[in-house]
Amino acid sequence: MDRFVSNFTNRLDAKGRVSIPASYRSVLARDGFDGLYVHPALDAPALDAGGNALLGEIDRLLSGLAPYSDERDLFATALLGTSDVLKIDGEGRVILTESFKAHAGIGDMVTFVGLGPKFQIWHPDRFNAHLADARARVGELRRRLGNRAVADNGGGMT
Amino acid sequence: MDRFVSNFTNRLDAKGRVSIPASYRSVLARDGFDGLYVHPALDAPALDAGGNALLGEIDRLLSGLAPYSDERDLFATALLGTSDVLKIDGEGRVILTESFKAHAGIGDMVTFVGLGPKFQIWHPDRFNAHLADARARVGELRRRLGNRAVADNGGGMT
DNA sequence: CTTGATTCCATTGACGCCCATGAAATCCCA
DNA sequence: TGGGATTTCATGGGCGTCAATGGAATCAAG
Repeated sequence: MDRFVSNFTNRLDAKGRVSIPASYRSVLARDGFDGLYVHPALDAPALDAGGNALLGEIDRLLSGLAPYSDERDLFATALLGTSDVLKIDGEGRVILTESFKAHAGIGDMVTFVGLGPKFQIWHPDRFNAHLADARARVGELRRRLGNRAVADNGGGMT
Repeated sequence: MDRFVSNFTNRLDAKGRVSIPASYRSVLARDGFDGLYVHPALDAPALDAGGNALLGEIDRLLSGLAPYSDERDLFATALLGTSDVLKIDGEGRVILTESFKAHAGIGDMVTFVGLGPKFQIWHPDRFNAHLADARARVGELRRRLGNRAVADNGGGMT
């Protein structure tokens, strides 16, 4: 598997360390990035994290915007300027900075959520709310699209 | 045969393991995916499962959405974030996660239902209810469409 | 010397992997 | 064609390994 999937909830210890899920670590290892690239999510109280694949997406996004344009500087600021590369210790753990924890409202538990080329880090409760919302909106979109574009049958059998 | 058909009801053992029906396993083997890709069904108390064929549908859907767009993160959250790749042991069994079991209301028996490129996993009773409902609706649809668009499966299973 | 951080080691519980059993389907040969 | 032999499957259990977590030890400074 070469992308982040599934979700995991882990505990921060007294020193603020938290284990990156093993399956994510193996994706990162394949990706080849040393450390963990993290930035605040653009429109959610969460963090986006990943490796080279994520950096590649950011590059593609920025290169599609006109140099010196306002949009480009804004995105660059949000995606690059507030990011950080976290060290991963021998046991596969990272320490989130205070500003990251503040942005995501993180206490002593976090939920990792795989989104393909990147994953997000949430406060568990906030993620549950976000997930319920995402499901509702996806369901609504499916209905509006007449059950076709979105994977899967409308309950019909065979 | 290169698709999932028929239905089977198997028991979970004390460790929560359940055998994937042998005929499904051979489909998965041909598909080439290592493990079993699973996510909660979007509009039913059931699980969608499969291999590359299923994953491909999701990829096609997501690749049509711009990286860092709102919809993409939403769909990725609902589809990838709640999915999991279950390991298949030497005997062809998987262990369902707690959240999967909760979503489908699964206890110690499950029903596998082949739907072509994917299959579903149900609580046996819920599946029977779903089946009765599906039959009724198919019958109604046939009547309304004058027996044409809904090409005649007599509702027969197996 | 004290405080904070980083590396190393220990624990525990879950999971992966291996082998065993019984029942049912298939095969095979008289 | 019938019935025994063989294979396939679903299921059960034991055990080693690994992951998540916690704490100790080492290091870096102020």
